[in-house]
Amino acid sequence: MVKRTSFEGDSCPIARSLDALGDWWSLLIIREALFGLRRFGEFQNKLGMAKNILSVRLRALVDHGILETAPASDGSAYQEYVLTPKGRGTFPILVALRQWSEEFDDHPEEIATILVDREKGRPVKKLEMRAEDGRLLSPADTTLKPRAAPRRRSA
Amino acid sequence: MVKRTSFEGDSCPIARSLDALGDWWSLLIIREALFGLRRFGEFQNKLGMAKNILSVRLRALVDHGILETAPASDGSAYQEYVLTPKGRGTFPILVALRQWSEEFDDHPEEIATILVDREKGRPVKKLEMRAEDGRLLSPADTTLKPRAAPRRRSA
DNA sequence: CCAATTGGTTTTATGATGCAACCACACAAG
DNA sequence: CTTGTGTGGTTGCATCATAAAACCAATTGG
Repeated sequence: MVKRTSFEGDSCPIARSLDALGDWWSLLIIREALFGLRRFGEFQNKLGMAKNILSVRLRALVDHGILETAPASDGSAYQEYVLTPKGRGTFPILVALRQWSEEFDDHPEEIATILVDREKGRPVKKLEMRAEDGRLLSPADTTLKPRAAPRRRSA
Repeated sequence: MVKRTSFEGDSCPIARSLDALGDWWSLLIIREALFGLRRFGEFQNKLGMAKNILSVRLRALVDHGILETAPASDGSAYQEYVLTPKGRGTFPILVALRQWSEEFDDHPEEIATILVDREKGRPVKKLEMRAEDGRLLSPADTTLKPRAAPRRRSA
C-alpha cells in the first residue's frame, strides 16, 4: 500500500488539518463556497476543474464535515453543497494564505483582488496573534506545550 | 499536458499561495524548519518521508524563495536549509491550520500539543482579523475589491 | 414527448508519490 | 592512503491520484 500517507492519525494538529484540506482543490472549493457558490455546476464552471475530481473532492469534504448536502433551495430537485460551521471556520486559513501572497508574492501586480473592510473599503490588517491578556505575540513569543491531562494514553 | 494544474498564473492570491505550499509535505517541512531543523537528515528523520520526495520538495521550496541553502554552520562541509523571511512569513498560516484543528477536529484528544504564550504558558487566542482602525472583523464584515491601479493590463 | 441542461460516472493517459536500492562524497580510524 | 561508515542525495520501478474526454441518467424546458 503506497497510498498518499494519510495524516489522519498524526498527533500534529497541522498535519490533521492538512489531511482534510491539504490538497490542491479543497481550499479553493471552500473559497468559492464562502462566496456563495452551492451547485456542482457553479463550482465546476468557476474553478474550471475536471468534473470527476470535483465529484471526489466534494464527497471528501462532505465526509470531513466541511460541506453538507442540502436537498434543494431554489425549487429544483437538484442537490446543493453548503458549508457547515466547521467549513466556515476555515476562513482564517484562507485569509492567512491570501495575506502571505499579498506580502511575499514575487509578482504582486498579478493579484487581482484585495480583502477589504466592507465598511471603510480599506484593506484589513494582517492577522494578529495575541495572548489571552491581549498582548500581541510574535512567533518567538510562543512555544508548544503537551496537551494537558490526556485522560488515557500512557505517555 | 495533464500536469497538476499549476496555479502560478492565477490571479487569486489564495491559489498562488497554494501553488507554492499547497502540497502534502511543504507546510510540514516549513513547520519543522520553524522549529529549528536545518539538515536533510533531520527532516527525513522527523517527518519519516521518502528521501527522494524530500529532495524534490526542498528544491521546490528553495526555488520559491521559502528556504535557502546555507553553506555550513556546524563546521561540516554539508549543506543546510534555512527559512527566508518569506518562509518565516508562513507562520500565521500554520497557526490558522493548527487552530482550525484544535477547534473542529473530530478527535481533539489525539492532538498532542497546544500553542501557548511562552511568557504565561496559556493558550494563544484565536487569530483575529481587524480593520485598519482596530475594529474586530468577521468574515461578513469583509469584501473583495479589485486591486487598485493595475499599471497595465487592459481590464 | 423531444431536446437540452445538470450532475455526475467511466475510461484512459499521464504525472506524482513511495519504497528500496544504489551511489558519491565527506570524514574518521588504522 | 586505504578502508569503513554516515550523510545526502539520485535512480528504478510499482502504485496511486489527477486530468481530459466520452458517456449516461435524471431533470428541466418547451
